[in-house]
Amino acid sequence: MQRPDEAKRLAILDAAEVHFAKRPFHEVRLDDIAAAAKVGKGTLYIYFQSKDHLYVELLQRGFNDLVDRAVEVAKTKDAWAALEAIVQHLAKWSLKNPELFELMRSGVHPSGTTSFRRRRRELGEIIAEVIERGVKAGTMRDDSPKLTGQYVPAMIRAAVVWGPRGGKPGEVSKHVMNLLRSGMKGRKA
Amino acid sequence: MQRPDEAKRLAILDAAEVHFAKRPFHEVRLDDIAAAAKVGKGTLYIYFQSKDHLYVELLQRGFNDLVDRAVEVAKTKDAWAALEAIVQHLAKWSLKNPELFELMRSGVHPSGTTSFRRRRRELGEIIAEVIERGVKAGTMRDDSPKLTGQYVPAMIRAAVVWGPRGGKPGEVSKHVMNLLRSGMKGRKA
Amino acid sequence: MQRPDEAKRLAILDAAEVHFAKRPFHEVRLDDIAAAAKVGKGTLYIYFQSKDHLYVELLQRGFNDLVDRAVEVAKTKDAWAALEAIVQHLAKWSLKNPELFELMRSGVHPSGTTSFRRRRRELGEIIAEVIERGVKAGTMRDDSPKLTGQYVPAMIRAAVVWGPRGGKPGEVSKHVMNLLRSGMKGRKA
Amino acid sequence: MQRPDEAKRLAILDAAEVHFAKRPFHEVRLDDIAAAAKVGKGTLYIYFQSKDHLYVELLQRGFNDLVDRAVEVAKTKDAWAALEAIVQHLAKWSLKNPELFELMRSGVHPSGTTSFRRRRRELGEIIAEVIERGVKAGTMRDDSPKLTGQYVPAMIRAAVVWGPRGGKPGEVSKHVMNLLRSGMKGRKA
DNA sequence: AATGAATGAGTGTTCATTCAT
DNA sequence: CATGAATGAACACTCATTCAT
Repeated sequence: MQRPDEAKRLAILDAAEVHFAKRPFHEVRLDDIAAAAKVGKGTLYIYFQSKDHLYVELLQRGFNDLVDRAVEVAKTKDAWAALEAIVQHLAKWSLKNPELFELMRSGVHPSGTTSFRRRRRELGEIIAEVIERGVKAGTMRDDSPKLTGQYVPAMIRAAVVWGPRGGKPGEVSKHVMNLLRSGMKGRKA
Repeated sequence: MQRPDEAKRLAILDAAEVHFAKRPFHEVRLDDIAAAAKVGKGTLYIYFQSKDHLYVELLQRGFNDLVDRAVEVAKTKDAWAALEAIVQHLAKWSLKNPELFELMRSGVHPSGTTSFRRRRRELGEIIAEVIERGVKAGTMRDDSPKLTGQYVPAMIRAAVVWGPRGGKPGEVSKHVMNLLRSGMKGRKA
Repeated sequence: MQRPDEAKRLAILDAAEVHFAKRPFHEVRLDDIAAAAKVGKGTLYIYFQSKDHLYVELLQRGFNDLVDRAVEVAKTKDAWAALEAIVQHLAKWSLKNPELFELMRSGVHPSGTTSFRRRRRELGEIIAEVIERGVKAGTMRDDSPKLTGQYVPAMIRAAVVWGPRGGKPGEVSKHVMNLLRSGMKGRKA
Repeated sequence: MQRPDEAKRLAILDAAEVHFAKRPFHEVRLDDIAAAAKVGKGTLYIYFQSKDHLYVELLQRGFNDLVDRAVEVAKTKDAWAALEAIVQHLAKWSLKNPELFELMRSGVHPSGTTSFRRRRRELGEIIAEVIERGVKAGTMRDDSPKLTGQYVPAMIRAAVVWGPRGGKPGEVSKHVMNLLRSGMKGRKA
């Protein structure tokens, strides 16, 4: 008698991640995922209720990693240090998981992705709180931290998705931080 | 490109826009679009080669408007003025067309969306050129204008998609411009 | 532009009848029905919501014929004449439609066969009323006409399903009527 | 036929009976039967070759009881007494095992139910022989005992399946016997 | 013997696309 | 040009059967 196998579950998720990142949802066939995971098609249904559920869990798995760590990092005392840590974390993570990051487009997803949207919003709020902390401490200035909180992941994402291939996390985060710190105003402006 | 009945063509595109913005590509049925456009299903194939083509034209229609106008606006002499004009244009447009903006997620699209991706990248490049102009003139400071160029649409998008409901274009663009101008560094920092 | 075609609907029902009578529900493939009806598989779904619905309509089509005619025939004034007419009608009909009659087993059907069960019961009740009429007139004697009403179709059915091949409606109905009239008591009994 | 654990075999058959009586063959899942019998799904295959075999054995189990006893009872000397005994036995048995009786619809069964059909026919023949005996003795009159033999189980079945809930075996058998004895001819007829 | 996780052939159903009218 | 009935390839999902433990 075998037990439902957590490793097999992960194998399926990994296989699914590769396929869902390569093609849009409806072009991904469960046959392919099963083949890639080296399990029977029926096995998918032991571990996941449906194609939609598999997809959603995929998003969640990745995002939970990302957000949980962001929460940790946000605890850093100094607001600027905390913000930089978050940005670095985001940059590093997103360059390491470009496929998953690709999935994290906000777009319209199979129904039931609400929890993913919630966590995405949460990520922005974590950053917003850091900024609010900075504002209170007088080290930051921002009359709409909530919006700024949402910009940061979007900027990182833009850099990864649209920026030059082979960007390095260090460069991206440095650049973002520069912008956030002092903007682009030149001497003559 | 002149078609038998340009008005019917537009009716189809409008109907398609509503549906594609509401649900992911594969959950949108041509039956629904045809019904919404009050044409027969076969008629869709008179005006569009396939579901994919219809989708792509939809993206292009919206994006062409957006980008063409951005190109115009970018001609403004002063770089900061040009940037502000672009930001204002983006904010206004995106709040007016949230559905279409929703479609402009980068995500994985039906094959053949390359031209949309090209135009999205182009938008960033237009902004990058403005910034480069500002840097040359000494009114701006940025060691990676290409990245910044990609941030701007992403920031606007984040504000629209994740920000508070009922945001006003004026507020969004003002906030973005503030950030781009001076960052968030406070007095004590 | 073609109109939904009643003839095609009938062709499908006819094809389905042949297959459902030959094999149990779950061994009948819609592919086979479609092929037999010389239509595409998708066409089945234009005329019927599902395999179950197709099956149920099949039952109903046959049974409605049968019961409606029985109602007519039951109107005959004299109770014995009415009963004989019904028995003859049942015998004739069931020998002519053995396949459909086979379907009319009470057994457990795909959900939604209630209306068929209702009509089957109705058939018994029609006969019961005839008998009650005869009892009132004094030409019949029966202390439980409701039960007898149910026996009659069952007897015919038993004759068709279990009786010798090639039975003739005349023989079957005559035999049933004899039994109903005078039973089997012999001279010496 | 001795099996490793006869009690477990019976538990499976009992569980199967409940399910097969409730829903049509193809809607019954072996998972459900296994769960109801409190055995593992694999265990079913230790005791039965396949779903079909399980189903067939179920029919046979019940029918063997029924027919074997009918054979016994048919030995009663006097034909009318024998017939009455059989009818009583059938009525009693069928009211006690309505679920199994439900299964005994003739309908189209999974292939391999021939042996059940044989026994069903046999039951009719036993009755036919009794009648033939009565005819020879002059106590009965019937020009087609074979048919009548098939009617009897059908009548009982109709009474059970279509008759009023909570019928009593005594009433049903009495009524059937009355009909068989003297028919329904009234004084005035 | 007993189990239940794993399998994959099989099938109902969908829906983009075609085409007769 | 317009239509919507017809099509059938494609695919998610099921479930009887197997087999490692």
